[in-house]
This record gives sequence, structure tokens and C-alpha cells, in this order.
Amino acid sequence: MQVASWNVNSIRTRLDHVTNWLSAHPVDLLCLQETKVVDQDFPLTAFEAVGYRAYVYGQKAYNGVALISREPLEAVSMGFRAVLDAATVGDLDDQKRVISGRLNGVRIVNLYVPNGASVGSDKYDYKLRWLGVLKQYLTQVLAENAAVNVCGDFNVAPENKDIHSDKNRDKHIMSSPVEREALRDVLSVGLSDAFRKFTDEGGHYTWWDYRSGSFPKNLGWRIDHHYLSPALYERATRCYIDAVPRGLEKPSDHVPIVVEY
DNA sequence: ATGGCCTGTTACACAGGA
Repeated sequence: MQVASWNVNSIRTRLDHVTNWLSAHPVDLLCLQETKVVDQDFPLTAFEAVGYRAYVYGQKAYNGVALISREPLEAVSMGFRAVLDAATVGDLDDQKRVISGRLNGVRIVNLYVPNGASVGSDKYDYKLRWLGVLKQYLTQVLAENAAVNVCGDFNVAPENKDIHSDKNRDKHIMSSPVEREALRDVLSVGLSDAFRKFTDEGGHYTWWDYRSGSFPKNLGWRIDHHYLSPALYERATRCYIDAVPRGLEKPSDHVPIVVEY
């Protein structure tokens, strides 16, 4: 089984890129982030035309996640509230960033972690608070499912080798020590990085800034991830980044990352 | 480089991204 994750930065703007990619890479499930569209306007029929159905959880203009599957998913759920009580979730489901479903016995959780703007900002505090609730959510998910694949745009580069040379990394959003520690704390519930099972060296990225011609210079960041529960991590046979779509006309600034198990 | 560029908004500059 193959599962892909891709922050598309507007599904309507990127529709041809995504459907063409699915035709060339017929994965079982594609997890989308930053769809930026309300559910009633999601382009369902374009995915049906290439053999997929869509489960969507969107909002106007910002955020939004979706599961694009060839076969029907079981037990699809939206938001933290599907697992946690209302007092714990608070206002965090106002932004549509969490969707989950089960396929072939694997519980897949698709996330769009808040960006955080800049270190020390209100949005940074929101990101840390969101990651704290995510840990509680995943603790529950792992207690109820043996095979779990948590994927998406985490907006954190875990290690220095996941970033091109950047002398301000300790003060930079996505690489500051506090948010890296917050991510490690989330993963301590029992999740491992599928990409690092197969590839040790740096220089492999999933996001390149639109500005300054960063893609041709490979000045990127590895911020999109597949994290696996122990049983699934043992089973995993491959994890790769497909950087090709970043070189197309009007690309997303992120590219797909695929895991196979 | 509080720079560079992209997307959506009842837009005509702004918020948000990362």
C-alpha cells in the first residue's frame, strides 16, 4: 500500500498538477493540506474522473485538509473533537487542520500543523498549543490502533540536516529549538520518521520558498513527514520525496512525499 | 534583508504562508 502527502497550496489552483500526478503515481491514498476551499466547492468530479473519491474538511481561504482514496475509507473523522473532549479541544478545530480515516487496517491521520509566523509571535504560541493537543489526540489514536500513519505538513524541520545552510536557524520559524522539542514530544507517544528509515544524509527537502529562486539552487526544507507506529515502521518498504512537481509551471511550494508498507 | 513570491479575498491592499 502507498500513501502520499502533499501540501498543494490551493487545490483549485493546483488541480491539474494533482490529478496528473495521481494518474502517473496511482497511490492508494493521497493526503492533501492547504486545500483553501469550502467543502461544497471542492472539485470532487475531477478526482472521480481519475478513479478517486474525496473526503474533505475545508474552510474559506485558509487551511483545509482532504483524503483522496481509490477505495472507500472506514471511520473517517474530522478535527480533534472526534477523539478529545470539547474542553481539551477549545477553539483549535475552528481551523480545519485534521482529518483521519482507516484503510486496510491502517489508521491514517492527515495534519496541517500551524505555521507559527515567527518565533515568539501569537501564532507561534498557537502552534505550540496545537502541538500539545495533538500529543493528546495521538496518544488516544495509538491506544486504539496498532497500525498508525501520521502524515502531513508539520512546518518543522526536525534536524539541521533537514535545512539548507541557514545561520539564523535557532531564531527561524520551523527550526527553532522550542518547536523542535514540541515535535519530539509529540512523537514520543510512539511514532518514527519513515523517511529516516531509508535515508540518512541531508539535502532532501519537501518545501522550497517561492522567492529568490530557491528551488533551482536546492535551498529547501524537509518539513512534510510520514510518522509510523512501531508495527507499521517495521513493515515499511520505501519512503521517497518526488521533487518533480516543484519544477512545473505555477507549482505548489511543497512536493509529495510517499510511503509504502 | 520585516527583503524576495504566491493565493484568496465580495480584493483594487491585505492576511497568511514558511
